[in-house]
Amino acid sequence: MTHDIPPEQACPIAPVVDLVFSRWTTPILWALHEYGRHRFVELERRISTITPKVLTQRLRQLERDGLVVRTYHPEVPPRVEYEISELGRSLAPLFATLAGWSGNLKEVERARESYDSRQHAGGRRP
Amino acid sequence: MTHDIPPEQACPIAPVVDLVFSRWTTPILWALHEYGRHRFVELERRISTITPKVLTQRLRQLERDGLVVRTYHPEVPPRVEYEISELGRSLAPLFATLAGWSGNLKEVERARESYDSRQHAGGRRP
DNA sequence: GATAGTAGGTACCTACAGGAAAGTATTGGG
DNA sequence: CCCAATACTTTCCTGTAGGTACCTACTATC
Repeated sequence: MTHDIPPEQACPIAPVVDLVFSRWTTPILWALHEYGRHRFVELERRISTITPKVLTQRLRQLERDGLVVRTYHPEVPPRVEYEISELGRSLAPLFATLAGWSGNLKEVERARESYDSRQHAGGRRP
Repeated sequence: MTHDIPPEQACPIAPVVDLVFSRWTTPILWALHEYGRHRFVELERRISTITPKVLTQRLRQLERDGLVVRTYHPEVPPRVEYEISELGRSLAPLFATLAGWSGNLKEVERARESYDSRQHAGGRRP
């Protein structure tokens, strides 16, 4: 063996995955990255299926991780703006790679159809 | 507006994220990609915290999606081998980008410390 | 004084993912 | 006759993420 593998996770990219790809973070980061600054309700409307509670949770988490920046304007009614940070912007090539790979989704679809037809055709799985 | 956004998800990379970054899939794909063919128990030992039930579930899903290839050898006791498919291997640049971004994790750590100290210091969040 | 509008917070509840543990089929070996 | 080994499968159980619904503070406007 070249060097020992940490017993828990043989996967060094797991921390980044947890950070960037936990539930709802991708749509939020994408929205902020693609369409710039957003107010709370604007995000809520854009990601129409998210609930305000969860949106708050995710935004706090992303702010804590330094991926988004929150700006509070003490007006009446209050106004809060969220934008992507410099660190968050550094995820752009990653997102681009992901978007590029999307082209392979049709191949995934074909694989699924093939697999399903094989299963239904009475091919017993030993 | 240049073109309409699908109301549900303003995030075109969501499908890929669901496919590649659902729970446990990253360690499995990483192991198969880095260390080649594995038998069931070998994967079980390498990803020591996964249970056989879940490992089976994920492997089935990955096989159906065409990302891994399962080979059954009808011996006694039976032998099964899993390896990454060509399609799975096409994820390599994505994983490389992720691994590259890992360098920014210390900056995330700093952001967290800064955030936490600001919160504890009595800075009330309006 | 009722209402609207913003940016959340809280209490409660449920569904589902995932964990634990035992079972299954097969056959060679002691 | 029982065990070992492999690759799961099945049953049962629990924790927690996330959803629903309602509540807060603040002021301007009607």
